[in-house]
Amino acid sequence: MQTLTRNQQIVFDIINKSSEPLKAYTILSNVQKKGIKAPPQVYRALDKLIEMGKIHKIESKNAFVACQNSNCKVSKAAAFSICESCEEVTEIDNSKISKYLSSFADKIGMKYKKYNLEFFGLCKKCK
Amino acid sequence: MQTLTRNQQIVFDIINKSSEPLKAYTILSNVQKKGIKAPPQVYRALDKLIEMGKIHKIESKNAFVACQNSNCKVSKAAAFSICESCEEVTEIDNSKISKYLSSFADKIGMKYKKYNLEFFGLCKKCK
DNA sequence: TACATAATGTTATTTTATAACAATAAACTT
DNA sequence: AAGTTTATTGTTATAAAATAACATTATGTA
Ligand SMILES: [Zn+2]
Ligand SMILES: [Zn+2]
Ligand SMILES: [Zn+2]
Ligand SMILES: [Zn+2]
Repeated sequence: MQTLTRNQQIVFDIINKSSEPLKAYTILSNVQKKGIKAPPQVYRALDKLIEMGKIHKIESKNAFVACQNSNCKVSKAAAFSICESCEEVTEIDNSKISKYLSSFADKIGMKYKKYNLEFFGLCKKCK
Repeated sequence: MQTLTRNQQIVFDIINKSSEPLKAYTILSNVQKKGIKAPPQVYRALDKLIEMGKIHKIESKNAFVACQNSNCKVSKAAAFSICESCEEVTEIDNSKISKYLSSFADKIGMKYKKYNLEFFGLCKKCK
């Protein structure tokens, strides 16, 4: 369990508290009072947090969420459902999907490292 | 089979000829001789082509590829393998994955519309 | 033709991300 | 502890990706 540096902790905290995916510049404007003043400081922290598996990037939204699973300690795989109505993003417990997809990768001859899966549609509430 | 407008055809042709995913501004610089001069013209064509299912966006790369499957005429689902060594991107024939994932979406109570799946690792050649 | 709709052209701006380099801080080595 | 290396931080400037806003032209259709 790697310990976070100052900036990493600040950035992680704000993502972790948020109920929705946060964009890099939203994060920036929310941490300026804490002394983080420029984009590279945010992006560096984000990069490291992703490496550690503490957060994930939602590629289709250029936004970042805290990992909601205990089992993706290293960011090998992530799967999200994204509601197109309320914009809610939920990380899917991905152990089953992971198994299925890594066996699939085998089949097509690929040496699998990680994947990113984004589901779009309507969530329980909105459908 | 929808017919393409002038700009859509120009943009599609260059993506379709390419052996690798193309970025919007790469496309732009390659079609300026054909009279497409500004980013919005490219992005509009890209948007429509995506709607039609003729191309897909590789979200993790901000790049665009022609659809390699005959069966995703409407861009409901797309799955790609991306080699981290040679950067090769291949669209996976996704009928099986589609079936699996849409049943999974059912299970978590989501009204599924589409998904985007990106596999990272090493391709046959590079592994 | 007259009207509506879709596509295009154009300029400017916004949003997202990184390059490059200087300054500190933390971690090792002797 | 002093010296050396490595990681992290700070800062300025810039690059890359995408869109807003509005004017113009083409296309369909009543
Ligand atoms: Zn996770
Ligand atoms: Zn919803
Ligand atoms: Zn396709
Ligand atoms: Zn390869």
